[in-house]
Amino acid sequence: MVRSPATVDVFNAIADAHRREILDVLVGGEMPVGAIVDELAISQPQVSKHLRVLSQVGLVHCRALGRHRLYRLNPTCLRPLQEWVAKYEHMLNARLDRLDDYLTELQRQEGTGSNEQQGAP
Amino acid sequence: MVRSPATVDVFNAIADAHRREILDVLVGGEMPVGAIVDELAISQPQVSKHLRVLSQVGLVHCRALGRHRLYRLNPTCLRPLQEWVAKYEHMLNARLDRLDDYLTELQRQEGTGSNEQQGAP
DNA sequence: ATGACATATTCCCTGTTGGACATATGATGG
DNA sequence: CCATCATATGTCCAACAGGGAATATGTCAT
Repeated sequence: MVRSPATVDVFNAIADAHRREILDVLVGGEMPVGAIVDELAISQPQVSKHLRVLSQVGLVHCRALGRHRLYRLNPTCLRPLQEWVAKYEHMLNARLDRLDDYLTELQRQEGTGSNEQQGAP
Repeated sequence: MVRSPATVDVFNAIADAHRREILDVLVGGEMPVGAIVDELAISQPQVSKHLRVLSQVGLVHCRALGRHRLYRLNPTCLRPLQEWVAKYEHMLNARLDRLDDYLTELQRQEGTGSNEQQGAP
């Protein structure tokens, strides 16, 4: 209910792998839809829809050129994301408690992740 | 079909605002579920569910202490996200193609008169 | 053992999502 | 004006997410 329409929020926009791929392709520079379709082998309607979402969020800009639509990145809109991640970066870069790291690896060995929370030590 | 269950991928995990809030709260340090519930005013079952997702993705670790479960951040798992954003950071910080930037500003029709980004071709 | 507390899990429901497919829009060239 | 290219949009569908409420699990205190 409270869930935002996702086409309005950068975090949701980049939650989709295809959308991320499209953005990654667009790093190469402005290009028409066809080029993206060709690079990614996603159906053209899908690419258009994803571009629409990205556009609504503001992550890409569109420019008409003849019958082509040239899309290009507008990385500015990644700022909120960047800032959010930045809050954690200092924890990322600083070495954590070695024990913590060790426990992390231990827990990872469970693999299936069916139940991360184990009983009391 | 190809769509991953979303509870498996960091990008999806942080797509949810509530999940982000929980992480943000956990920046304050290890704490039990009740504290999170209290801070965020999300229902306890919901918090537990979100914690489960975060746990599966690896973003949080859990430790049992008596009848409490102490959760704490594991920012390491934000690396993929950080790296992905990093690809765009240089575009964010560096001046873009002066023309692109110029056009962007034009399209935005911003009248703030900020001068800082000059193309200077 | 019993009851109180802290947390996890289950069931149900509704809204949204992304994909496939077909079709509409819009521009271009003859 | 018509055919064609490039892209957008609409419809239908299966899957899933997240919320609420009730309930199960597990732990402590007495």
